[in-house]
Amino acid sequence: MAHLSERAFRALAAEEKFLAAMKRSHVALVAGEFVIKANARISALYTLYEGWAVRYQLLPNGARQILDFVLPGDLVGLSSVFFGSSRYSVQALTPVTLYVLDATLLPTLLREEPSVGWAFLKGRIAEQERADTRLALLGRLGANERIGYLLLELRERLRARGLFRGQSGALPLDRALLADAVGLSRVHVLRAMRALRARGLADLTNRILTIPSVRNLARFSGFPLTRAARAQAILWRGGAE
Amino acid sequence: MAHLSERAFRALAAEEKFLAAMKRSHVALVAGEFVIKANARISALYTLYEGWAVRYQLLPNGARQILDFVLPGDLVGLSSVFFGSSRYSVQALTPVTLYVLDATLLPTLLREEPSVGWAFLKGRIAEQERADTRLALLGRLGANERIGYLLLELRERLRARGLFRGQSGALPLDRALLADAVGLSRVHVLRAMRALRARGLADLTNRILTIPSVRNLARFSGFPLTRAARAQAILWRGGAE
DNA sequence: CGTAATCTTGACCAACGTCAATGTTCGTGG
DNA sequence: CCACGAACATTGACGTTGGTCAAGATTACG
Repeated sequence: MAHLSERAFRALAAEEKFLAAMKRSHVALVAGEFVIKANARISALYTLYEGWAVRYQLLPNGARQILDFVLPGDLVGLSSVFFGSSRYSVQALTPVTLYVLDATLLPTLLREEPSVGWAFLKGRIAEQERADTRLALLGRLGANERIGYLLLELRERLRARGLFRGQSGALPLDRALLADAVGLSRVHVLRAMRALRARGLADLTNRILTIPSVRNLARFSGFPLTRAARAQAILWRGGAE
Repeated sequence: MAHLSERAFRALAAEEKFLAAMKRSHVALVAGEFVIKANARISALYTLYEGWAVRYQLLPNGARQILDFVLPGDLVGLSSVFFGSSRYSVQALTPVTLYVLDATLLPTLLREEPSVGWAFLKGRIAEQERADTRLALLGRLGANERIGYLLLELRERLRARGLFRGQSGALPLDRALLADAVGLSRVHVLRAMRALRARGLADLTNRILTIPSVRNLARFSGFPLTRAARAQAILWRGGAE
């Protein structure tokens, strides 16, 4: 069976059609505000236009697990559209701008523009690949590798969006966030980052990430980069501004 | 914004339409055979009709991470359809029967039957919720809780398919599989199961799982059951046999 | 009925977590 | 521009969880 390229649809146009049909307005939030609250009975759909957000869950024991970092171009809230509420919260990490979409139009749009459904599905699959990788990371790799890979993946996702060039770039993340993302304690994140710095693999000081050699860090982390990390963000800056 | 029920489409019929349009043939595999090999340049789409399979990744360091257990009704191989190959392998755990689907028909089907796209998307979202939960489990919960929740989730998924009734049921899983699923060593899985048995929460002996009280185990595991675990499998036994 | 997996247990060890003390950064108001 | 306090970062000492190793018991299978 042949690989189905997206030429099967005129997919290049999918994002614009999507945004043109569904975009309702803008919202701006300051750092710390919620985009989505876990278990709230509202269904809302957004595209992150600018800034950083985190998607996370609070466990009954008080711990927090970061499920993903939300970057410009990412779609937020699909699960609340399908299920009426969301298992996770999404919170702004920096000042953030969002496109507010009208989810009630989704069924109509899918009917009239199958290419949008295709693009959505592909986006979900890519995200699942990243989830698979994170799972393997937490299940089977040590602290240094976890941090190393996380930094690598973030770098790639930022690069794909033109938000990271060369060896260094800004990451608005503190230790607690990194710890809750990779399943370590804050203190141990420190130790891991010290180890990476000592080996010249990665350095994160004053919110500036430096990775001298992607190749070296990738080899060390014991993981090939997922194509999903590299995949172009859909729906980003597809709308007129 | 209101919760969009699937009545927006006549979604009940989606599975039948899907299978009727795409089903090509059957395959039967014995335990241990591959359904999908990681990184093979083939794109294949299946529905598991009968038996158990695992979806997993082998890491460069030799470790294995189980990404998911594949149960009857689950769709396998979508990512190879979109990307031409798969990051993971899928291997039969028991003798298995699969429906072989013709993925090249997917674009057409999505165009002509938008309800199928909707159902697909919803299925992906549900699976992502389960992935989120597993991530939180590995990142933030201890050994006993991980095993406890895994058993609970399997029980629920089996029940939704009519493959588990009452307090006990068969699980064709060995220690190594459980260990690689929850990120523990084989030996420590033992210790966790002993702890669960000692508390009367769960027992897995001779491939028979017994959970006296779902409520107690759920409380202990520190996790509410995901609705996704309970969600009815789509595409199962929707085709004439 | 015998051989090879797999399961189970105990002893020991390494990785990671916790706690507490000290340094550093950053935002705020004077 | 400086002083202050509140987060946040960093370090070391120590505790706990889970990993490793090795041996014996049990089960599966030819």
